[in-house]
Amino acid sequence: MAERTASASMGRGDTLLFLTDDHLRRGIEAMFFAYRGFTADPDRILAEQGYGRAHHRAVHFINRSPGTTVNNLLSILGVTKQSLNRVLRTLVEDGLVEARVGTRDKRERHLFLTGEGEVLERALSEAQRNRMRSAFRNAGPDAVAGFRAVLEEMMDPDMRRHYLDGVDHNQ
Amino acid sequence: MAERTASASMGRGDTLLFLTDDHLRRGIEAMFFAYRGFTADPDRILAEQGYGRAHHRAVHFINRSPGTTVNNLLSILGVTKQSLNRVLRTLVEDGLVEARVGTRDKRERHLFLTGEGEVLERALSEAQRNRMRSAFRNAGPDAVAGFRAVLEEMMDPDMRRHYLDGVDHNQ
DNA sequence: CAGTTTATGTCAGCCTTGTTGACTTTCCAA
DNA sequence: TTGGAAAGTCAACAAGGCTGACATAAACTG
Repeated sequence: MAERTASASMGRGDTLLFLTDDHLRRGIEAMFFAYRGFTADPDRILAEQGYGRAHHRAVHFINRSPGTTVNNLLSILGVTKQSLNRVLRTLVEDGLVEARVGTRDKRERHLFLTGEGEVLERALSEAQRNRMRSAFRNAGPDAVAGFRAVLEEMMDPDMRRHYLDGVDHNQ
Repeated sequence: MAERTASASMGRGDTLLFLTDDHLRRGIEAMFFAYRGFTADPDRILAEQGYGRAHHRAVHFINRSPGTTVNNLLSILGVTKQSLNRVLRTLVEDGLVEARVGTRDKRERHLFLTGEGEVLERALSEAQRNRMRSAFRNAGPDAVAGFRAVLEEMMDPDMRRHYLDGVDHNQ
């Protein structure tokens, strides 16, 4: 109520109008509904093959950083090694992921997608990119910049570091 | 590579630079990492009380639309009635939610938060709003508009309808 | 009024994916 | 050479999805 009055009066609090509880609730629901859409297409592909979201996440980050170690993947995904191990075991058994013993440190396993793994990764990421591309195109470049700015601010500092690690510094 | 060349050359394809696969992958990871942050604070509160995210979702939408029916909640949450029922049953047993038999249609149950339910809702939504507020404030109003535009475009049409239903038309 | 549809609840069983705890093997590094 | 880190494994458990079958009451329909 107070916020709406401020809105009508166009007082100096006006610049903070986007911080009212109502706007925040809208943002919360936007996250909830959008995340459902975000995962819907990959979920369908995964279900066909008897996999779940946990497999998708592993495959995604192994593809992004080929040769990453189990420990690194653990810190990115934020699950226990037992949880991740169960997923990795099925992926290795099914021939989608290869776990090579480290040369420098033989305790470490370096993870790579096999050809078959890359096929699944492409199917999953293409489905997800198609939706993201359509959303980006319809919203426009300025909206996309805002989208990324807000999401980045919403991350926990540790996760934000992992996110920024993924930046392509090669340009 | 081709995109980066285009970027440097500032050619006419420049306006679509935000649609490259690399930008889309960044958007995908932003969603993943941000959603983790988005749920982290409520998850801690819920764990303390022996509840999970499913309870949070039910409590949130009952609070948003007091008197909503089970069927309506089902279509918003997109789960089976068995899943939702398990959650609602515990919430009713614990005295956080009241299910009143409908007056017009006695088959329906209209759901309301009790005083105790409102206490939990406020704790959860305050934690989530605090993070959202901080993210919004740091990113600024234009970024917030873009954030919402992209998320809205990412929703499935059905979910988008539910999202828009939540708009406050009372201003 | 009889029959059908709708809204809800419930039981049983299954799966994925998260958890904790305990234990072993390997092997690097001080 | 010994301590500790990295990785893997086994067991047990819980939340929260799912399907299928069935029950009940109420509303609707012909």
